[in-house]
Amino acid sequence: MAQDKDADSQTARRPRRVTASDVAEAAAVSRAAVSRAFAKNAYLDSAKRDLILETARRLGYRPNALAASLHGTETGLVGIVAGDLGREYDAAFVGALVSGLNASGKWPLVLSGSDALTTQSIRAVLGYPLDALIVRGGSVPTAAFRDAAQLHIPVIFSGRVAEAPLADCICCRNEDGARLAIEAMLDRGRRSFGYIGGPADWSSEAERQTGVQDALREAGLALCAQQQADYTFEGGRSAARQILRDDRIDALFCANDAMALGALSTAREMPGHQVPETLSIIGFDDIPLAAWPDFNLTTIRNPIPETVSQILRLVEARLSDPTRDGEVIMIAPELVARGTH
Amino acid sequence: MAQDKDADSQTARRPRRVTASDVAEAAAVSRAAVSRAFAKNAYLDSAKRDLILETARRLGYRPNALAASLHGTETGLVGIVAGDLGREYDAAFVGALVSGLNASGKWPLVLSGSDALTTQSIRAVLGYPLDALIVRGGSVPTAAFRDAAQLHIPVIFSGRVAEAPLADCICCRNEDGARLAIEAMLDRGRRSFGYIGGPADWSSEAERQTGVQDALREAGLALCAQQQADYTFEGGRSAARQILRDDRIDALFCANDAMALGALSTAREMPGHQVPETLSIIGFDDIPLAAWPDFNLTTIRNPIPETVSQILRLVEARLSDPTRDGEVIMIAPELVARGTH
DNA sequence: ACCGGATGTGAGCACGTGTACATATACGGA
DNA sequence: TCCGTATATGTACACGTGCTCACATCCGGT
Repeated sequence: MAQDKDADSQTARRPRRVTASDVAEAAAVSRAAVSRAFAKNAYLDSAKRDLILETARRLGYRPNALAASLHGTETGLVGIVAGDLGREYDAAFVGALVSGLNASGKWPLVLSGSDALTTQSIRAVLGYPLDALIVRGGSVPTAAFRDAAQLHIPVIFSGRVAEAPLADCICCRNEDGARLAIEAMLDRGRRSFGYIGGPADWSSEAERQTGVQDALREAGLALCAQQQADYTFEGGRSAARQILRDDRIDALFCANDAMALGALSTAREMPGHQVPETLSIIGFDDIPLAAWPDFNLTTIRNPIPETVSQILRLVEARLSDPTRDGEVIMIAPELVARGTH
Repeated sequence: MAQDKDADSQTARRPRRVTASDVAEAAAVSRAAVSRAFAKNAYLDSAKRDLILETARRLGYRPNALAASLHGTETGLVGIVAGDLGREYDAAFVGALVSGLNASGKWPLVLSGSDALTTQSIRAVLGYPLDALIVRGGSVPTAAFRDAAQLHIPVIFSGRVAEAPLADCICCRNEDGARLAIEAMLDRGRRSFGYIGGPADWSSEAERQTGVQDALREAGLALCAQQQADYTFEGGRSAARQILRDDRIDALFCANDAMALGALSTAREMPGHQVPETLSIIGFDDIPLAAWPDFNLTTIRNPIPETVSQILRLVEARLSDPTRDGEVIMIAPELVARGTH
């Protein structure tokens, strides 16, 4: 009866996980033998190993990966700062990245939400000894990742070039991509260009805008209209409503596909414009939606499979040699010519 | 020179993370004092605490969350079996869930990819002492989660009712939802119904189909045509191409929005059908895309915010009382009347 | 002067695991 | 018989942290 007090007063604690000691006791072997039964290259009588594995199965024992990683070995945990999974490109990107990590035995701790929440989450999650921290694009200030360096957690930026010597970076050549889009429109004889950009605090925004302006300047032109939106469909829709009020506009480049689809949606409602007869619209990223026949959007591909496999390579490289300098990998964008230009 | 061998032969090990002992030594205090400096309710001279916190900041020390959780306290790690983030509904759902977990200080280990990969990943990730495992819908066999019970890791199924007494389940009333759709179409005077379902191994599929057939039977009708697709836009497109070959079809219900959008896309290409004049199309889920003016899809809302907040509640409840019986929570779907019915 | 409580402090254990170390046995060859 | 090597096994330590326990100090009130 004395024990009842302990059992009840604690509002019913969660039952303890079965440990190697429990298995050792149940199988009447030493705890070290249990450990060896699960190790690859350890001397252990095969009959004893079978007994231990069977006992472990019966009790439901699994070596605790956390305790095992205390010795300084890799934890298998990787952080991903995922941006906003409500955005189509981010969702597709993170999906591919998560699958890739899973396939190579890494377990991603995903952070998502507002920048403020994410910044706070990053601080908290750095309390775990992560093998790496992968940052997807975005607007979270680079300063938020400074702590990671002190903790010897390698940081891999994707869609942003920052702190080059300290961290690895992998990024699409945004300038080239924007230039491809402008040139494709110039080839169609377009002369009056509009541009819908993303939020100014996004690292890619400045580069895409530079690409636009350089390409136009070289053609002896300049932007006729420009709007800043929020990378969403709805944002693209209202921005385009402003720009397309001017019927002379015959080319509209958008800094991502979601906004381009919004612009396309708006253009279809405006009798003064016909896509692609009198108006070209080109987006950026090549999200799956862009290929839907209802949109058939011409866009600049920001290739996910290639980027993800480079990230996986960088994670491995960093883990096998932590002293190497940060690498900067630039990915070449590519024009995907469809029906809107 | 003797030390050089160690340093070089190991192909440059990753530098050790700064520990409480390191801080203690640097600040000339005991290790216990460092621990106390980071604890809430501990007696510690405030000047000494300041010194320790400052030293910790300088050295880049953060308490190791893994080591701290060894004592059997909660780890803060939660598994999410995410399905396929390429699917719009899953992406939106997981995004909301991840944000919610982050906001309450939980860190989701996300698993995604093919069913085979996910099944394998689940086994591996159960090596970590997770606080909970959240399973989003899908086709991963329930058997894959049996180990979790043995490990005392609570499982929360969303979009599937399974092992009711052992695990918590939260699911939309799929039958009711399908019924709402059929009734809305009947109200429009539709009489010839087609149905595009999802893969048979999805738990929700049978329920939605049952709802369809019951509602039709009560109206003295039966399905005129039926196709099984894969929950994707493209799958919906080709399935609709089969069904709509018959011009008499005047109502098409699809088991999710992606397929409904595909069907809508097909219908627009077929001169024999006009949506909504001669053909109603209704989807299921209410993904953000459905509200885009280009589609304006009538659908059945499978509410994400409500579902996610219930999941968060269940996680907390389970953690504070691990002995409670599994709960089954049914969410009421709702007709979102837009322009396609 | 004395005492009880509040505050401050360090030693040391426990958490669960992998493995270095020491020791023991078996075996084959000289 | 002896020795070197491969196999087998238990003891004990290390990993980094939180917390208990025992002890020291201080302060206000009787």
